[in-house]
Amino acid sequence: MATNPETTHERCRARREGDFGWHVGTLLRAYEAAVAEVVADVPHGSRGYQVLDVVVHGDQPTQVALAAHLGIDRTVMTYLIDDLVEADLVLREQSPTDRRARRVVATASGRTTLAELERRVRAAEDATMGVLAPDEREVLRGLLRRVACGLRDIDLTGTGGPPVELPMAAVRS
Amino acid sequence: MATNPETTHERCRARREGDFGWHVGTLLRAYEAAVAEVVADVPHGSRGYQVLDVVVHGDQPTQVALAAHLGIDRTVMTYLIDDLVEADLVLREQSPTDRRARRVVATASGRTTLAELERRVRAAEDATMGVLAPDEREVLRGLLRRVACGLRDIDLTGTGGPPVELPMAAVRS
DNA sequence: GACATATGATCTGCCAGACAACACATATCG
DNA sequence: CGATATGTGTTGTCTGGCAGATCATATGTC
Repeated sequence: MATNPETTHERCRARREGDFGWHVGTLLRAYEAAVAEVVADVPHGSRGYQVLDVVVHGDQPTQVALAAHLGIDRTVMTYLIDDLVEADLVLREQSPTDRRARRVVATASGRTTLAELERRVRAAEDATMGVLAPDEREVLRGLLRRVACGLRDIDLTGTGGPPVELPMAAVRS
Repeated sequence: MATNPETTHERCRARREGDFGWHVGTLLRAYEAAVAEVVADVPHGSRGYQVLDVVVHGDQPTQVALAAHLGIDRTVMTYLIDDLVEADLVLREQSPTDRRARRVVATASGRTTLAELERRVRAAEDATMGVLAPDEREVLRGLLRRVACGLRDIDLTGTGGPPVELPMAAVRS
């Protein structure tokens, strides 16, 4: 039951270079939709999955760091972790070095759950990039990784911190 | 594919292939932030800008088509266009072929405004991709364009779900 | 033509999430 | 010690997504 390629009559013939924002947005929307299907059982869907992923693989020391890293509001992070704790995926521990901070660590259940989800998410990613050849997907992954990492090195704004000016002053007129 | 430490910034040391979602999300967040600064005067910010862009350059016949194309809810599109009309950027016309539909067309002011904004948005895009060499940016633009266009023509939502017209999910993240 | 169904636009109501402001505990620095 | 900054949680507000209803019109079927 393949969709008729002509149903979306706008097609891509008119797609211009100027649609960069639309391209990124469309990719993210499709990615979110595909991943949401896979991680439907995780509290807060893809958000919860991403938090769990960073908790297991990342090294974000605090909840704020976690929130800033993922672009989530820190007040939302509270409820998000609450629900992950309730689902027995993560635990809140006292940070040994800073009694203000909670260290969020994954439970055994969280780790096994994540491992399974990662497999499926990876498959969903490849499906999302289905039009590209495998080696092209790797190129895209690599470029996105470099851009994202570069952005994090320069711009450490999170939602919540004092607004850090992006190096865009030259952009304005 | 081990994490390639060729980008020797410390903060990226832990970046893995599995962070594809984080990479795309980070890119979109940075892009949105940069563009928002540039298009701050347009009603509804980057949303309004994108609508104006499609109205001028695209060929979306109706408001629903516009909304589906941009991943915006159709009920929001009503208010969005209301404000664009009030700002004298676009007009609502009766569609000559379908008296239910409104054709959204750009005013002269909308066209000149968009032309100026496009320049700045393009600059903001390049700033966002600042870590990449110019030719790499073109590669990234091309790959994103192909993925996005491919997703629009054949929507495959990962786990073999039924083909959907355009399942837009929450993007904000 | 009569009828049923589908589509485009709008409005209403509900809810999740972003955001700011505040409170509290604790860390850090002078 | 005092001032300031940071981590977390709580509250309230506001925007936007989303479902559902409504109305006008188009399309397909008999």
